[in-house]
Amino acid sequence: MQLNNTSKYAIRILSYISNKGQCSAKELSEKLSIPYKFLTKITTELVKADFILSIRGREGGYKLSRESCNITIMEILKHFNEFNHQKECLLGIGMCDGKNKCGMHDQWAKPKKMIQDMFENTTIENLEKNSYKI
Amino acid sequence: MQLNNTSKYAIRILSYISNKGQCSAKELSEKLSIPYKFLTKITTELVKADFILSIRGREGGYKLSRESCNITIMEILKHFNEFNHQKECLLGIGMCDGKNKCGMHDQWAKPKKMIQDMFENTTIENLEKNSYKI
DNA sequence: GTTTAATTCTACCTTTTAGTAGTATTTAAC
DNA sequence: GTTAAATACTACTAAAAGGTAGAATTAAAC
Ligand code: SF4
Ligand code: SF4
Repeated sequence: MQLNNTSKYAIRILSYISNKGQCSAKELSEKLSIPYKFLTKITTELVKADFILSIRGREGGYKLSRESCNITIMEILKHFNEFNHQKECLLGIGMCDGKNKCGMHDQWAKPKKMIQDMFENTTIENLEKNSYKI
Repeated sequence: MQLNNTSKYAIRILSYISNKGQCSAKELSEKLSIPYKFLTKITTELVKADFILSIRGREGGYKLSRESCNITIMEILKHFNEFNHQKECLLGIGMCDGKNKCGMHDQWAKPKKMIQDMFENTTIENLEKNSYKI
C-alpha cells in the first residue's frame, strides 16, 4: 500500500525545488539522500514530462516549469504509473462494472474516493515546507 | 498504491474457502485463476499462519481454522508485510513524530486513518460472496 | 579558447516480487 | 497393501523495481 520509490522521490524532489527556486542535481542528491545517479534518472524524466526545466552547463540545475500550485500529486503519481486505469484498485478484478466487482468493492469505495480526492487536491505548493527528509 | 499479488490472492483464497466450506488446491487454482504452484505456496503459508487448516491425503483440502468473522483483512495484510511498522506511510520518512514528518503528512492523515479502520473492521465474512473472480 | 561544473544518454548490475518444476509425504478408497 | 488424489518441501527461473557506471554533451566562468 505504499507508493513506489520513484514516485516518493519525485514528490520530494519537486517539493525541494519549489522551495529552493533553482538547484542542482548534486544538491538534491545530498539534501534528499537520494543516490545521485538514480536521482538524475528521475529528474531527466521530470524534465521530459514538463514538471521541471533544466538549465544545462555550469551553474545549471533545475527549476519548476510551472507554478507549484498547478502541480498536483495525482499528476505526478499518474506519470509514474501509480494510478493507471486498471491498477487503481485493491484486488484488481479486470473490468469492474455494476455486475462484476471484487469482494472488497463496497468497503473500499469510500476510502478510495477520499484518497483520490486528496491526491487530486494536493499540490506541491500545499506540501509542508522543509519536510523533505528521508 | 495497490496491494501486492500475494495479499490479493490470499484474500480471494480465504473468501472462496469461507463460502465453500472445504475445497482443494486444484479447485481454488481453477476457480480463482491463480497458478497452481503459486497458490499452494500461499496456502502453505496460510496454514502455518493459522488462517486455514489442511487436510492431507486423498479427499483432502483446506478449510478455515476459525470463524470467518474473526479474520480481518488487516491481519492478512500484516502477515504478508503489507502494513508493517515503518512501511505504512506514503513518503516513508524514517521516524515520524511531532517534529519530523514528511511533506504529505497532514493531507495523508485522514484518508490513512479511514483505510486502516476499513481494513481493521472488514472481515472475510463481510466480503461480497461469489466475487472472487480475477 | 580552455576549463570546469553541470545535465543527458546508453548500458549494465542488484534486489525483490512473482511464478515454475520436481519430488516427497500423507491418507482415503479400493 | 496398492493406488490415487491430495498437501508439503526444496530449489530454481523470470520479470519488475531499484540502483550504478561511464562516457557524451552543454555552457558559464576564467
Ligand atoms: S470491484 Fe471495485 S474495489 Fe474491486 S477492483 Fe473493481 S473498482 Fe476496485
Ligand atoms: S510523516 Fe506522516 S504521512 Fe509521512 S511517512 Fe510519517 S506518518 Fe506517514
